[in-house]
Amino acid sequence: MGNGMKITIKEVAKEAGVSIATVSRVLNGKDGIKPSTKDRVEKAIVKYNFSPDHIARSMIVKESKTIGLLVPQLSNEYWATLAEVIEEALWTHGYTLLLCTSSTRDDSLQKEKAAIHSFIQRKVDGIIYSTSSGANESFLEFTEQIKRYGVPIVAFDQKIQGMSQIYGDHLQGAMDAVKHLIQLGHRNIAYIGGPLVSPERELGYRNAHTIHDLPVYEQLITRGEPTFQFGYRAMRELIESGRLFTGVFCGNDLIALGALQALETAGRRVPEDVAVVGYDDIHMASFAKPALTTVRQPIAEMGRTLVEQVLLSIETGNAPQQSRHLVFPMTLVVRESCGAKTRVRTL
Amino acid sequence: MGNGMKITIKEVAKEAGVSIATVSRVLNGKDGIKPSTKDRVEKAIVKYNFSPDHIARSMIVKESKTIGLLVPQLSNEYWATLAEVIEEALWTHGYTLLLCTSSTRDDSLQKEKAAIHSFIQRKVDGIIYSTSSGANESFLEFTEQIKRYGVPIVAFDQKIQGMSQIYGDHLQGAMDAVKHLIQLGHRNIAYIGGPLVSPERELGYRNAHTIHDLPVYEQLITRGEPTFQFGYRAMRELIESGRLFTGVFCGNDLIALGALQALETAGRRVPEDVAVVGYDDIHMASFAKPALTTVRQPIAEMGRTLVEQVLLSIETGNAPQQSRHLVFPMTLVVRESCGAKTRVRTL
DNA sequence: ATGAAAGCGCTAACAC
DNA sequence: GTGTTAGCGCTTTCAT
Repeated sequence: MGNGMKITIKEVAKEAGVSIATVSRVLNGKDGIKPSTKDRVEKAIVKYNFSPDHIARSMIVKESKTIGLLVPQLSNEYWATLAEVIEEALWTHGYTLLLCTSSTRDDSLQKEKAAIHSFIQRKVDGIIYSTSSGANESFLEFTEQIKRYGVPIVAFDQKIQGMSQIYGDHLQGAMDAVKHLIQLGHRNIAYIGGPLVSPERELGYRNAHTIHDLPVYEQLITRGEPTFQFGYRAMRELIESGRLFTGVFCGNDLIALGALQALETAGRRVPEDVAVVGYDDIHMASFAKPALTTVRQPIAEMGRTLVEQVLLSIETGNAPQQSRHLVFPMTLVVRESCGAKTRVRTL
Repeated sequence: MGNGMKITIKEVAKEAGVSIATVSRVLNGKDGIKPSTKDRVEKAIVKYNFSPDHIARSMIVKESKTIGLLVPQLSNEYWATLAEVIEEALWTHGYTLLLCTSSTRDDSLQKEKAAIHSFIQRKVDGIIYSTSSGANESFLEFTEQIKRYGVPIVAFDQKIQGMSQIYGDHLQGAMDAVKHLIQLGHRNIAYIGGPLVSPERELGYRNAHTIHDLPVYEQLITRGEPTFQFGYRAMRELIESGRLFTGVFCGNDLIALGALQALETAGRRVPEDVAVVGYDDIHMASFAKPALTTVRQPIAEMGRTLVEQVLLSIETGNAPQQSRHLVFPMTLVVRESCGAKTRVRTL
C-alpha cells in the first residue's frame, strides 16, 4: 500500500551501499560489475519492489518504446482485430501501445489531430495511422504538420505523400466482387458504401461495369456511414424507391449485414431475389443467414506488416527515402448470399 | 523532414527573446504575463511547430494524464466495445490510453504481469484491470504486488480484495437466463461455459435449478474457452454423446453462436429441438438466425463507471478507504433462439 | 569496478 | 512581469 516514501534509484543505491550509477548499471545489464555488488543491488531492488522510471530513462536514451495507434473505432470487429494484432506484434518487440479512436466523435478530424498531438507529446517512437477522414484541404494541411514532427509514421489504407503506406488493393477487391455478381448474370447491381469507406471500392464497382460494357445506374448508389444501421436504412430506401436491382455490393460487412436484415424484413429472399456481397470478412459474415459472400482482407498480415514497417522506420531514423508502399491483395470469399453456390447446385 | 535541430522550450524562448520560465508560463496558461510578451511567445511556438515534452513535464507535476487498460482481447466484440467506451470517456477527461491485451498469448498471467509492469514504468496515473486468469495462488501473489505499487487501480469483473471493483451481477444474469428456460418447460438444460468466463455464470445455472427443485446433470456441463470454436466443438460433442437435452445456456454469445452452428450442422432445429441462450448481447447476437436470446451487459455504463472510478481514485490519492464495489444488473433479452416467442404465438 | 557530476526538457519557488 | 535556479529520476561520460 505505498508506505509513503516514493522509492527511486537513490533509495536502492543507499540500501545496497553503492552509488546510483552502479544501480543503473545493473538495471541495464552492463557488465564489469563485481558479482557481489550486483547481488546486493538486486537484493535491494526486490526488497523495495523497485521498478525504474521508464519515463525518466527515456528522456536520456531518447526512446520511449511506445507506439501510438490511431484507428477509427474498436466496435467494428475489423478494426478491433487489427488493433489486437498490432498490439501483440508490438509487444513481442518490446513496445507498448498508446491507443486512440477517432470516429467516436462528431468531429473526427479534430480528434485525429489531437490524438497525434498527444502521441507526439508523449514522445512515442512511432505512429501507425489510419483514419476515416476524407482528403479535404484541412486534412492535407494536417498531414503536412504531422510530417514536420519528424516522427516515424506509417499510414494504413491512406494515400499520403511522403510517408510509408500500407494498404489493401480495394480497387481489385471491389472489382472481383462486382465482376462475380455480373458473371452470375446480374445487370442491376446496387452499391451501398460511402465516403468513409475507401473510395476505391466505389471505383472498383464502376470499373467492373465498364469492363463488362455495362451501364452504371447512379440511382443505385448510396453513400453514408460504415455501419449496420446505415446499411439497413439504405437498403430499405432502395426497396421503397421501387428501383429494379437484383444484386448489391456493400462497402463493408456491417453495411451488408444491415442490408440483409432490411431485405428480410421486406420479404425479399437472399440470394434468390437479390444477391448481396460485403467487404472485410469479419467473423459475423460467416454466421449470417445466409452466410455472407464477401471480400476478405488479410488483417493479420497487414497488421504485422504495419508494425514491421514502423519498427523499420525507427531503426533507419525515419529516412524519407525509406518510405515504402506495400499493397495487399484481397480475396473473394464465396458463400451463400451471392447465390453462386445455389446455382451450381441446381445446374 | 525534421530539420536536424530538435526544438525545445529553449529554442522557443530564444526566438521570443524571453526566458524559458516565461515560455512555460504561457504554455500552462498562467496569468500575469504582458499580452505583448505572450504574443511573441505564441508566435515563436507556431513558427517552430513546438509541442512541449509531456514526459519531461510529467516528471515534475507528477501526473502523466495516461491510464493503462488491460483487457483479455479485442477480437471479442464485447471487450472491443468496452475498450472503445473507456477510451472515449477517458479522452473527454484529458487522458490518453495505454492498452494491452492478455489473452492473445499462451501464458496470459505472465503477460498480465508484464503489462501492469509496463504501465507502472510508464507512470500511468491509474489502471483499469480486467483479466481472464483464474484465481490461483500465483494470481493472488500478483495482485498483492500490484497493490504495493500504490497506483490507483480498479478491477473489472474481478473479485480482488482491497481495490475498487466494478462488476456485473452475473449470478443474477445467469439465473434469469436459466430460470427463463425452466419456465419454458425445459428440464434438461446443458451449460457450456468455462473457467475463463466468470464462475458466477455456472453458479447461477446451478442455483436456478436448485430454486426450482430440479437436478443438475453434471454430464451436461462443459467448460472451455470463451470462443466460437469452443462452442461449436462442445455442442458437437454433446450431440454425439447422445445425452438428452432440450436447452442450453452458454457462458457468452460467441460460445452460443458456435453452438447454434453445430446444432444446425447436426440438423437440430432451434428453438424447436433445442432452445439456446447466450450471454453479453454483442451485436452478432441479434443478427443470428434464429436471433439469439441472451443476457445483456450494460457495457457503456460499466465502461463509463470504470473511468469515473479510476479518476476518483486518482483525485482522492487512492485512499484505500475510498475503494468501492459497484455492481451492475444484467437484463435478459428474449429473442427467437429460446422459443419463448414462438410458444406465445402458437398458444 | 565504481563514484561524481553533468545533463535530458520541463516546472516551481524565489528573486528582482 | 519576468529571469534565475534548483530539481524530477535517470544514464552516461569522465575520473579514480
